[in-house]
Amino acid sequence: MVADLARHRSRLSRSSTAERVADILRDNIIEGAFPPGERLSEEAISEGLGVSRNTLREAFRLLGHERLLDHRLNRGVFVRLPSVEDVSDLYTMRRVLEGAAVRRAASRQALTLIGEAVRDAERAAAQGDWQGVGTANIRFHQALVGLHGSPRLDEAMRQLLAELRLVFHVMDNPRAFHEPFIGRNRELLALLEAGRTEEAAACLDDYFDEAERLLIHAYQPNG
Amino acid sequence: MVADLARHRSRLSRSSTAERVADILRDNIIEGAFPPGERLSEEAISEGLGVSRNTLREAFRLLGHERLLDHRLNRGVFVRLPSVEDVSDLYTMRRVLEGAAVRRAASRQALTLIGEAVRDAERAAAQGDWQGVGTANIRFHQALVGLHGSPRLDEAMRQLLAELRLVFHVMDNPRAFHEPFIGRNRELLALLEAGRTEEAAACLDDYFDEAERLLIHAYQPNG
DNA sequence: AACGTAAGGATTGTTGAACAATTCGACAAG
DNA sequence: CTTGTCGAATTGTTCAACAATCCTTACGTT
Repeated sequence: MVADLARHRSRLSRSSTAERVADILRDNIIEGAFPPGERLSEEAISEGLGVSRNTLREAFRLLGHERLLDHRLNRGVFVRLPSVEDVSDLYTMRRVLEGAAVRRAASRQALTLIGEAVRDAERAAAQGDWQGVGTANIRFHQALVGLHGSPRLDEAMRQLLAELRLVFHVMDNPRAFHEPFIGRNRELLALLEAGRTEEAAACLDDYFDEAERLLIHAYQPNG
Repeated sequence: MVADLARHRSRLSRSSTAERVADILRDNIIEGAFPPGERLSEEAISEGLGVSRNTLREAFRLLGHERLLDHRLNRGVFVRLPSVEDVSDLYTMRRVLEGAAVRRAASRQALTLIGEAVRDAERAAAQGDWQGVGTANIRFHQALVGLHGSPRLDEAMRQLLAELRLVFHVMDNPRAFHEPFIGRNRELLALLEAGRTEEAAACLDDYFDEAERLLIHAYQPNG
């Protein structure tokens, strides 16, 4: 059928130089290569990537809208350094997006994705790979929001988690923060699979309360 | 005290030409001056506004990220024309953002904002000003999400509603769509003031079911 | 009539250079 | 120690040019 072709349309779209530049910068920011607070020089980066300043500036605009960069007029762009209020607001939003997600009926396919994230996190933890635990944990929560089946909510969650990674990069002890939540993810998965949505929602609320408390306590954006 | 000055910091921030251009274009799109589907010529608009193509392109990027413009490589930017699937997804997101909002304890101040929106809508309806009813209705729902007290959720809702206005501009009969919901807003406000959050949530769910059904039924993006 | 091809004009994508506007640090003066 | 001033460095914006791509039209083939 012709209709099936629509599924491949995404592969068809190429991308402009500005978009590819934005992708590169986004990766670097998320990976922590550009630490929060650092200023990104137009001249240095445009020369380093071999693109013109104009093209680079288009890329900067894109990332500014994702809250990964902070654009200050006549002073340049800086890797965003979230404030404590930002952290608190991020968790407010997580409660809304993820809380509503677990209350939905979960499809078999969506649960599979969530289960894979749980297993990846456990495997990474067994090997002491705390970076890996972090990314698996993020995939877990992204998959939770995926229960909505909504492109816009997925995108909003993606941005939210990218911003949250900035917060983690400011902290020095990722293990202490990720480790306690592996077991809870497993527990949450079991509740979802059993269809006990209200208990899952309660479990998630506890998760957020504890995570936000820990995070805000340990977070010192300027020191 | 010197600390009080921090409150005025927002007034201090100027804006670049690109941002002001984006503001102008956003207003025009939301007001319907640029109808959905229309192509925006770089040459014509840059000349019309007296800015360079590069600056205009920075503005285009900003609006593309807000889903108001559709940027197609080597073909130009078009005012976004939401599909039926988009409409459905917008309502999925509204259910999440607004549904969670009404379940929160509402402050006196937030309820005042909501009440004003209800009264404005009723006043506009009495005068047959259906455009005014539409904007008041939008303010009503923006104020609902305001119950969260979350800058990010406010911003997400702002974008969502801007996109929804695109949908309304495609339809030809705004009265038929806005009129039935004035009374329901008043009812919802009463439930919130009485602190009956679960009933308010149920009322809102009905609202969304009916609105989405009506909208999708009447929405024909290509003709 | 349907399809492939070619040519052309028009529009966007990207670059590089130039200049204005602004910031920031250093240093001198009070 | 505070304040004023200067200048280097950086960003904001424009402009002109060229490359890349798309769209239309026309033409020829089957």
